[in-house]
Amino acid sequence: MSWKRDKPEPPPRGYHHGNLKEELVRAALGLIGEKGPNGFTFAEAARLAGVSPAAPYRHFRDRDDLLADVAARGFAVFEAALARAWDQGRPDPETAFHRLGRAYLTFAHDEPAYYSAMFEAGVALDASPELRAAADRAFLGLRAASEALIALLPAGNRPPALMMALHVWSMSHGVAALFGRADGGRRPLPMSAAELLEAGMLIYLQGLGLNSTKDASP
Amino acid sequence: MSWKRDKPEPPPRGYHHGNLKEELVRAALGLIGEKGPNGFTFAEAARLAGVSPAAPYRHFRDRDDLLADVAARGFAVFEAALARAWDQGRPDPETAFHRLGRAYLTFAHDEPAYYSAMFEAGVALDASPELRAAADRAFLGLRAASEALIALLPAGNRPPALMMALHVWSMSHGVAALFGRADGGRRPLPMSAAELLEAGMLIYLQGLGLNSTKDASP
DNA sequence: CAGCTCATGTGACGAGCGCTAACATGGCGC
DNA sequence: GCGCCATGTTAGCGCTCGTCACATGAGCTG
Repeated sequence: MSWKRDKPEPPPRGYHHGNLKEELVRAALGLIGEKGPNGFTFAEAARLAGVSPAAPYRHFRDRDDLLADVAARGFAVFEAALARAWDQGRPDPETAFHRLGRAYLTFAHDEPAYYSAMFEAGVALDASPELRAAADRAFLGLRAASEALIALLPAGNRPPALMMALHVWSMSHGVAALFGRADGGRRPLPMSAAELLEAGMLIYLQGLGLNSTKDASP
Repeated sequence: MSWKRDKPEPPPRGYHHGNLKEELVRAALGLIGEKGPNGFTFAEAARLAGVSPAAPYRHFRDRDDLLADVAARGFAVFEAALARAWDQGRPDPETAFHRLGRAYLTFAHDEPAYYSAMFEAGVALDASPELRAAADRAFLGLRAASEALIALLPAGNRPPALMMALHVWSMSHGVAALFGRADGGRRPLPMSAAELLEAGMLIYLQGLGLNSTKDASP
């Protein structure tokens, strides 16, 4: 049905690709997104990028190395999304904090490929220094938000900010991992994952003594 | 160093193995435990069991089918461990509840192979009816515990037990997945995963209005 | 502009795995 | 004692990972 072309778009290129590395990462993201982190295949990414199966090895030591690179980029995007949601705690820390929680789930929901590479692909955090650094930066954002919230408490009973950040991350990740995906494999819920996390966070903050008196319902 | 035997134990068997299915599951558990759910290989499990690489297909449709079977057994063990820890809420629901949380992490820590198969191997919950049923039974245990705790609250402000159970599971899974393994890939913490979860749960219960006044420190 | 060099891409290959098909064995019910 | 069929075996296809030796041409150098 197509004249002169049977493949959609091999924009004519010479022997050298130009920026194969970027294209491989994009291909990997697409594959992880549609077939899960295990279905992803080094050879297929090469095929998508229009190069021979051996070419990727010029840019990544092996399959795990590519996965680690994708995960690191994911953490960078993640950190940016969280920082944008937190917005330095404006207009007030409680409001900003709830935005943060929603942003976490939004990321997990809208970028399943990144989220899979980051948390479900079995990539060790120290697979590369860049990955470790990217993950640390993302966590630091959460920790800063926790500190701002804790500062609202009377000086007597302030929990450690690190611990609070770990709690927030744990609950967010738990909700996202167990109920945050629409991939059909999981349990049907009477509420959305976002509502579940929001309610959980409200209860947790209440337990800390942060009476978020402003009603957060829409 | 060994006389008359170079392989540890092929207890002489005839053409038929006897209970290959069980042996395959045990082999799979061992492999998942030492090489992660991705490193696990159908062929290698067959080798461990001392049969040809095609034999396992007489007992499991494919690799995922075996994984689902392992996960289902894991949920059964898991449910039993939780039930034992909860012990019908004795001597009182708060104490039993903290035992429950510790049991969750103990399971994740002591049975990493089961836990991986259940939550990290990417097995869809409805891969088999048995798996779905086993997972449901385990969750029902958590839900029953939540109900018992909620019953302690004044009738006015009782949250839905289902929601509370989901919160508990989410936080537990989050802590276990992010910090519960000693596999070196994760973040070093100033406290143990068990302490982290215990503190988080105390804060959460406090937020619900459950003043667990009895000090839970050792 | 000529020539060199080295990063990048290619083709061929070995090993290992998932899974299927056709064949072998022997435990168990008749 | 016989024969069936569940359970095992061997052979083989198609695929992936990862490594070779080799080809190409982009960009520096003079």
